[in-house]
Amino acid sequence: MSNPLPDLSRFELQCLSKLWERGEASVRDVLGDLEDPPSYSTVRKIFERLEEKGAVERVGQEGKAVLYRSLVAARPMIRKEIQRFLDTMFAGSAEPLVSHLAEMKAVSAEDLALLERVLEREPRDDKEIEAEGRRR
Amino acid sequence: MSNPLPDLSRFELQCLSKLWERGEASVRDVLGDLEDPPSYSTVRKIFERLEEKGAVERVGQEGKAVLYRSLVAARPMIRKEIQRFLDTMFAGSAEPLVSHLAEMKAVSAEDLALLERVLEREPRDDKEIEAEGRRR
DNA sequence: GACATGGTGCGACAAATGTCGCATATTGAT
DNA sequence: ATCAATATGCGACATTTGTCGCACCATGTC
Repeated sequence: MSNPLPDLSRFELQCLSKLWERGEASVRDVLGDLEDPPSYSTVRKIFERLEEKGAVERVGQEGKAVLYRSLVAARPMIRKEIQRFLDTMFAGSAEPLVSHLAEMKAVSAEDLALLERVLEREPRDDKEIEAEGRRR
Repeated sequence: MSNPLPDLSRFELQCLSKLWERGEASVRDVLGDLEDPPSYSTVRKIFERLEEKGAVERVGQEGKAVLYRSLVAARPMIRKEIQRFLDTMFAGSAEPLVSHLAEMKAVSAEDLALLERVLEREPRDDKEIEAEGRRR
């Protein structure tokens, strides 16, 4: 592959995720997407660093503003971060996270349904999941 | 209430979570629980800071080593961190996280069952989740 | 009581982070 | 062409983090 997934700070990660959503965007666009927006200069600097780290590249202009595009695939990056979170908070296991998520009511019935569907479709080669005694 | 939940770094969070697991522990105990252990001094310093931030307190000695105990409840802290993660990566929603978790195979059938139990088997009304254009 | 062992208390850093301000350059409009 | 509005390019910080090393002290051992 290409780059071993850059190490980004929380803020850099947040800005990058906005880029993933928009496909490509200017500093101002992202600034606008931020819930608690800092100064323009601050976001500017973040993109500067994101560029240094090879996480984004410039793709043309929109008026006088530069448009950026992410160079890191969302999927792998997100997973890496999830794993890091899991390692930091739960010694690596996801179960505690799922429990909290459920108790936090952050997961809706729909999410659960999605989860089930994905789990069913996936060619789960796991060997201990024979106990299919699950719903449906 | 008491303290508005201290702001901790990833490493501090990791050490604190080890404390939650053990109830109380010495610096060496936690050092031993770390997957990729830094120097003793480093963990020492973390506890020093954790103490400054009011996140832990000393509770007696074990031989010559001080025993620490967490002063922040795991539950609230964990949720706060989950929320922060959600805000950083998914603009606050949990659904994307759940999907990734599922696809990462990080969630087992057991976890799912647990989730269902917690959610009290909400009647799943699947409708817009068909075009899952995914293989298998 | 004298020691060896291992912990604590500090001080020191380098790098990473989050934040700006400002001089200059660029654009679009008149 | 001239101007006003705005981006960009940098430099500058104050903190926070992750990491140690080391002098000094406390404990358990003999």
